[in-house]
Amino acid sequence: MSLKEDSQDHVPQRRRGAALEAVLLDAAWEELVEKGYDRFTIESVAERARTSRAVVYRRWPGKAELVNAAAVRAGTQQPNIIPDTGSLRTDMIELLRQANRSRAQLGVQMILRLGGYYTETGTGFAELRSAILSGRGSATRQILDRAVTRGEADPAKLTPRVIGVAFDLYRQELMMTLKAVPDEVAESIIDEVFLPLVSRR
Amino acid sequence: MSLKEDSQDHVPQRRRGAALEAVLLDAAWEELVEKGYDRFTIESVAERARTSRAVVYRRWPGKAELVNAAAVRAGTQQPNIIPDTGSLRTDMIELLRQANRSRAQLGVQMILRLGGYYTETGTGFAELRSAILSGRGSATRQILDRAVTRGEADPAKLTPRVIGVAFDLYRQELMMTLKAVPDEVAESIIDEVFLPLVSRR
DNA sequence: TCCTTTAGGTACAATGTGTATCTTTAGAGT
DNA sequence: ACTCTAAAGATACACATTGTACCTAAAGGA
Repeated sequence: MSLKEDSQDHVPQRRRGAALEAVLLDAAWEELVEKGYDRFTIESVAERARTSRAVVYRRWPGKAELVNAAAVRAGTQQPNIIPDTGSLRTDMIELLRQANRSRAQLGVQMILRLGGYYTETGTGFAELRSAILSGRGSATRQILDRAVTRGEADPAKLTPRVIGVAFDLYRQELMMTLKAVPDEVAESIIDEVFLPLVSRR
Repeated sequence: MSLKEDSQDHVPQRRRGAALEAVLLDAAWEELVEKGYDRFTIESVAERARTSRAVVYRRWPGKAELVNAAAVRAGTQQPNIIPDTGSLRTDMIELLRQANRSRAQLGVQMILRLGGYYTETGTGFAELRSAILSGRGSATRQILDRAVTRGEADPAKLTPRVIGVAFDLYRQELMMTLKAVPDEVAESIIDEVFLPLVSRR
């Protein structure tokens, strides 16, 4: 065992393929969170990942695509646990709280810092939203299904618009304030809008 | 009257003060609309206004402030006419349509293209929203007041959250799709969410 | 008519972009 | 163990944009 590894058990000094790509995307996401889309540069991403810009350009054509890839990766990391408290009200409030904790930051990043990106490419948020928040709609669905079984919710009232209204308003609040949505606001969304629209009677 | 103006009634060749500032802000807004915040450059603004960058930098410290100034100017230009059709439903739908026509583009610009700006400065959208959409909330209020008089709306149900719900959802739709909100969507917001929440009975 | 302000022009260093080229290494196949 | 190829990492380049500085020339009030 020499300090200079001249034997055959040499540790790779150079990252490759998927491992390198993951490092790049993580670096990109961190840069995005720290600097925002505007001050986000390919150069600083490469530097953070301790490599050169060429490596980045080999994978993504430019800033926009790299940011998108990083956002998608960051957004599809953590799973989602659907609350089941036995009450529609507390389930929904808990779901919003959860979104607040786990994805508020992400949502803010996505929505705010990517404005430039979407105007460049002409893509809508909806696309990315569905990628990131997939399972969110179905979470509300599952909660509502149980509420219907318990007789709390009226299945006839559950149109797509009504089902989505809680998260639409939550998202709107998030985008407008750029801060985690306070519990009182979440409760007002559920109590004043969501529950009146879905409740039986 | 010679072609070369050598007499004392000489037309100013050089714009100054407020006039020049207006030209600069208009040029900035046009650039913003055409290119988006990312490809928006001080250089192209100066060029469009047929002046030099120095003139721009003399007034605004940088891109963010110029964009903000241009957006505020563009946003505070046109007034708003409150529909009065005799029906709460058609009033509200007409109000959304109006917003669609007159400010959809503006809203999209504001909200999307300024993402970079707000993350830079830490300001929230709410501030700018209230500047631009001031009178919008009161428009809904006025429409609702008349609806209460007609017995269409229940005054007891009119919490701030409920009053704002139509425009919150409208704005959400606008931000998600980056397109003018289709009539069907506006109608679904009014019919499936707004009216059920405010209607008497 | 003078005088102060400021528009407009130009030059600058600094920074980021995207491309190209080169050397070096990882790791699969023989 | 040896070879070969794909890819990493390191420059170097031309180009665009930024923000500053400095100069001149016009505007318009005193």
